[in-house]
Amino acid sequence: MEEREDLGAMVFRLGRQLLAMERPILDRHGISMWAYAVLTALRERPMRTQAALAAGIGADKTRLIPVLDELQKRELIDREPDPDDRRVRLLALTPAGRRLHQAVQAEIRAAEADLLAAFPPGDREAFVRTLIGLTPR
Amino acid sequence: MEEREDLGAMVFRLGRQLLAMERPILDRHGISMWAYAVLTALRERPMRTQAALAAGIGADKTRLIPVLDELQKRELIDREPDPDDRRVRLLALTPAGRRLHQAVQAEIRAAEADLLAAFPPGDREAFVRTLIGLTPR
DNA sequence: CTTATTCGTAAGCATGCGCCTATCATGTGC
DNA sequence: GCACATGATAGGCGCATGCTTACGAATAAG
Repeated sequence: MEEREDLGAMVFRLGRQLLAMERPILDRHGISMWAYAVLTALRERPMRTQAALAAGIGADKTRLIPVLDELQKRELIDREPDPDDRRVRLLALTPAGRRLHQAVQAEIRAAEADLLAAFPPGDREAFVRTLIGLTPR
Repeated sequence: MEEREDLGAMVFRLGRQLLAMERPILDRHGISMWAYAVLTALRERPMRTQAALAAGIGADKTRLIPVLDELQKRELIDREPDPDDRRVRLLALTPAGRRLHQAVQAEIRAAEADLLAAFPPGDREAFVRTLIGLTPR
């Protein structure tokens, strides 16, 4: 077999690289990583409870609140009490939130494509396919 | 194109999974992640300065010191002043350090192989190959 | 010889995060 | 109605980390 590092070491380093790559994009749009994660989760589908959202993006439930406050203040999300169960806050993207997420994600995807451009298409596809398989939701 | 998450999201989740996978192994050997990173770096080659080592594993120079203290106390590394430049401490694995690293790494590699076992060999190889290419040292 | 630089070490500070508890409002089951 | 569970929120605690400063020892440069 090849002489290589542990997967963990490489994955962590790649994570740091991707973070460094994404941060300027997020900064340019004045949005934090957590906020972007929230927009991403809500784009796939609106969520009934904040706890479910927190679990879905692997964040602490209490730490999410200021993020939601900020997103709501900027009118990127709607957060309204559920008429059927007024304990819960229904969360959904506003049109502006959807637009912002779309713009940020497009830039991130372009940067990702740049990163992967050096590899043969077959390897790229196998890489992404395996990554998807390794990270079930 | 497939509907997929951003690479960053998947890579970070995978990193967390790998961390959770490795922690019991490291705990069983009474060693921290940073200490394991140090042993790994020193196994590849001894290092002349602690600053170089810190940079090599992406750690803060000052934060490395207690880790080295601990490793030295357990006689897993040698840390002796360089006779040619007595400012620097020459770092190298002891035989016990080498043995410990080998044992831990073997367990980690086995766990990694388990993780990847579900994927076709071609995908596995392309995944690792691309990962190596994406994380140059 | 004097000054500047490098290396290792120690200490402090701010940040971000996970975790745990408490509180309040609301719903559900008995 | 009453006890219990659930959701959102706030606050505090502890830990790991990154970043900065300071200092002593040793070396390099002028």
